[in-house]
Amino acid sequence: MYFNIDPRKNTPLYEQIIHQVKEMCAKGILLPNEKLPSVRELSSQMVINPNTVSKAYQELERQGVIVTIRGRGTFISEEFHQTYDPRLVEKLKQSLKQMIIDSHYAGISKEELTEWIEKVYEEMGGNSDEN
Amino acid sequence: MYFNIDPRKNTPLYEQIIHQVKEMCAKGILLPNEKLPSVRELSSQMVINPNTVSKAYQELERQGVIVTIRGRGTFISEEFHQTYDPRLVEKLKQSLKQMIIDSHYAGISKEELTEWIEKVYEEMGGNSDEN
Amino acid sequence: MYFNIDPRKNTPLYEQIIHQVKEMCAKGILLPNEKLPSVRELSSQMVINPNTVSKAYQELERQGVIVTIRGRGTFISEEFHQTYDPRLVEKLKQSLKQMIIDSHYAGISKEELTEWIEKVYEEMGGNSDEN
Amino acid sequence: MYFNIDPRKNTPLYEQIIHQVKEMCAKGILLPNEKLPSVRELSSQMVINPNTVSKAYQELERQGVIVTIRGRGTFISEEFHQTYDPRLVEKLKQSLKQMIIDSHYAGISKEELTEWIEKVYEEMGGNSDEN
DNA sequence: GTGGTCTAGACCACC
DNA sequence: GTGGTCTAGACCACA
Repeated sequence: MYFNIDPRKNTPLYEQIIHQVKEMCAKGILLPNEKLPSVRELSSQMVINPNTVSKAYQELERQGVIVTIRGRGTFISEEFHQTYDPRLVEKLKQSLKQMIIDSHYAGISKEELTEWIEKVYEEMGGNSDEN
Repeated sequence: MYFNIDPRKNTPLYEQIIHQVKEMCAKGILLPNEKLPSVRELSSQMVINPNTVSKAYQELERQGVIVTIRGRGTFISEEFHQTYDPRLVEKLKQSLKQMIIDSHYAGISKEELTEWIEKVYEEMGGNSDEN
Repeated sequence: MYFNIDPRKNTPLYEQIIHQVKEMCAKGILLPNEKLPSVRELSSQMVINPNTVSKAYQELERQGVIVTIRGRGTFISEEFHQTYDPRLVEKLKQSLKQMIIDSHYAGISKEELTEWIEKVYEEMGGNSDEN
Repeated sequence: MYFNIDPRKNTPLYEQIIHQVKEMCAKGILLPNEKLPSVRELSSQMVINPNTVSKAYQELERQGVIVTIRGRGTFISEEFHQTYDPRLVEKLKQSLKQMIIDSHYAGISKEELTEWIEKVYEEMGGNSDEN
C-alpha cells in the first residue's frame, strides 16, 4: 500500500487518492475484499488531513470501488462494479479528444500514443475482465 | 467561427476556448494566418466576460498557436508550433493512463476506446502529419 | 430463524436485526410466545458482536415486540403491541414523503410504487389486521 | 426560498437541505433554471457552516438536480434528470418495506398509508411528468 | 477501534 | 462575487 501524493499538482489531493486506488485495483495490486488503511492511518501516513482521505473514500464508495463496513473499516468491493452513466461516457469522450489534440501539439504521433495505451492495458493485465 | 461553450462544465471557460481553437486548427477549420475575432467581438458573441476571452487568447499566444499584431488583430500562427516539453509529455501520459482506467470502470472496452481514437484522428484528417 | 444481515448497508446492524424480527412477526413467521435464540447463540451464528444483538433485543423489548424472562430466555410478545406515538407517526409521514420524492427521482412511477406496497401487504397476509 | 432545518433531528443537516431542495423541485416551488442562494448566503441565513451547504449542493449536483456555473452560482437543472441506479431502486424498495412494517406497528392502517401517499402525489401535481 | 458530521477559518481559481 | 479544496479540531454512533 504505497501512495504517491503530490500536493504541488493541480489535481486535488482527494482525487489523486481516488485515482491511485482505482489504478491499483485495475492492476491487481489491490484485490477484492482487501482492507484499505483506515482514514486516520492513511491520513497520518500521508501527512494530510483525515477529512481529505475521508472524502476520497466516500467518493470511491459512491463509485462502487470500495465498501465501508461500520466500525470495521473500508474494503475493496467484492465484485467489479461498472457504472453506465451516459454523462460520464460523454465526458470521457470529450477529454479523450482533447488529450489527442494536446498530444498532437506536444509532438506525439498517433503511433506513440497507441503504444502508450497498449502499455497501460498490459499493466492492467487480465484484470480487465475478471476483477 | 462557431464556438460551443458550456458554462456548466467543470472545465473553465477560458480552457474551453483554448481547446476549441486548438481543435479547429488541428481539423483544418482554422487555417494559418486566418484572423480571429477580437476579444470584444467574441466575448459579446458568447455572452461571457471579456477577461475570460482575453485570458484564453493570452494562453494561446504563449503556446504559439496564435499571434497578436498590435493594431491589426489576432491571427493563427503561420507555422504549426510544437512544444517538446518533457514535463508536458509526462503529464499527458499520466492523464491518458487515468482516462483509460476511468473508461474501464465506465464499462468501455479497449476496442471501443480505440475506435474513438481512430475517429478523432480521422476528423483531424491529413493535418495530423503535415500541418 | 434465518437472519439476513448485511454489514455493508448503512443501516446499523442492530437496526437490521430489529427490522427483521418485526418483519418476521408481521409476516407470521415468528408467532406469539415463540422463543428467540439467545444473545450468545444469535451473535455467534451471525458472526457479529454480542453487544450488537443485545442492543437490538433491548430496543425490541422497549417497543413491546419481545419480552425477556430472566433465566428462561426471550420470547415474542403474547399480544401485538401497537404504539400510538404522534411524534413517531409524524416521523413516518415525513420519511414516506421523502421516499416518494426519491422514488420519483429514481424514475419509479406511482403505479410501480403502489404495486410494491400491495406486494408487501400481501406478504404480511391476514396478519396486518388481526394479529 | 424558505428552508426549514432542524439540527436536533438525527438526519444530517446536509441531507435535510438535499431533501428540501428536491421536494421544492418536485412540488414546482423551485423551477428549472432558477437560481439558488449562494453557499455563503444560505449558510448565513440558516446559521450553519458554509461547508455543510456546499456538501449538500455538491450531492445535489451529482444527482443531477442542480447545476453549478463557475463564478455565477448554482441553478436548478434545466431538464428533470432521472437516475436508473439498480442499487438505489433496491434500497428504496427495502426502506419502503420497512416503513410499511413500522407503520403497521404504529397502528397505521393500509388505508391511511395509501391516503398519505395520494396526498403527497397531489402536492407534487403535474410536476411529476413535465418538470 | 472505525467512519460520519459539523464547525471555523484559510486559500485558491474562475468570472 | 462564486464555488472548491484543505486544515485543524471537535463530537457522535456504531462495532
